[in-house]
Amino acid sequence: MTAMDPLFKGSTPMLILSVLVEKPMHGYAIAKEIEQRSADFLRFREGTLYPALHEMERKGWIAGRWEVTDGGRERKVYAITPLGLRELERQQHAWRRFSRALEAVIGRKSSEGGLETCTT
Amino acid sequence: MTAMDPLFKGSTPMLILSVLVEKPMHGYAIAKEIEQRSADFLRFREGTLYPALHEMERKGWIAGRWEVTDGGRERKVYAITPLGLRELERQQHAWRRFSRALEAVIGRKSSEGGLETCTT
DNA sequence: TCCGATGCATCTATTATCAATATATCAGAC
DNA sequence: GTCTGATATATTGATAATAGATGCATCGGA
Repeated sequence: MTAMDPLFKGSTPMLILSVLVEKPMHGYAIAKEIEQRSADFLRFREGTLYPALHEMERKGWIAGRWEVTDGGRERKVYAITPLGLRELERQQHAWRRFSRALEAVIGRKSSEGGLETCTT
Repeated sequence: MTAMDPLFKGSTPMLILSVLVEKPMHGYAIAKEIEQRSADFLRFREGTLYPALHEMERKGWIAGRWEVTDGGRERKVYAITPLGLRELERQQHAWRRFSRALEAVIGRKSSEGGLETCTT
């Protein structure tokens, strides 16, 4: 995650699940995919990514399996589970709800004050 | 903050600044205002609110002043500072940027997969 | 051989809440 | 006067989620 703000905390699992729902991927590729989709805005550190993957596996949201690439390299590919799919939906819904609520607070000031947001 | 998700962490200062930009308020009223605006979705615990206010005061984003109400009751009223105003703008901008990036990741799955989000 | 890319892992420090708790005082009901 | 609820503030320890720092391994190309 971009070292910008505490605002961004907590979204790691949802992001990971979001890319895994399309197809199974190994850790490094997950990070790359998210990075690419967000135009390099969202980035993981290893210290965040791998513990998160392990935790999600422990929770049963994803399942990991070691594979060997053509080049003979090993990597662990993760796939989303039905439980993970449900969790993703829950988090998406929560996110949308939260986002709306937040906008209701910060957005209302915008519509009333006007000055600051004109410069935003 | 509603005890829902780690997704919601980190937005406390921005929310507080958002209400203070309209007019000075004491702690309890700030919490009430945010709660009301978000239709009871966003709520603070005292353990979060007051340390956050103190920290923001220490950072110079807000300034507090003890007042006495008509009923003779004391309370500490906080007002946003110019520095706080700038910080609010920064955080709003960061939030909007982050929000867009997040949607780019989770939203893209939605538009492609279709099934899950149809039920969202 | 060396370097960069790919790929994974782990640990500590930091940060931001959550939970739990406590104190104080006003206002209204009994 | 007493009790209860609302108002108002404060603090502390536990917990969770990163950020930073580091390390290991291996393939591919120069």
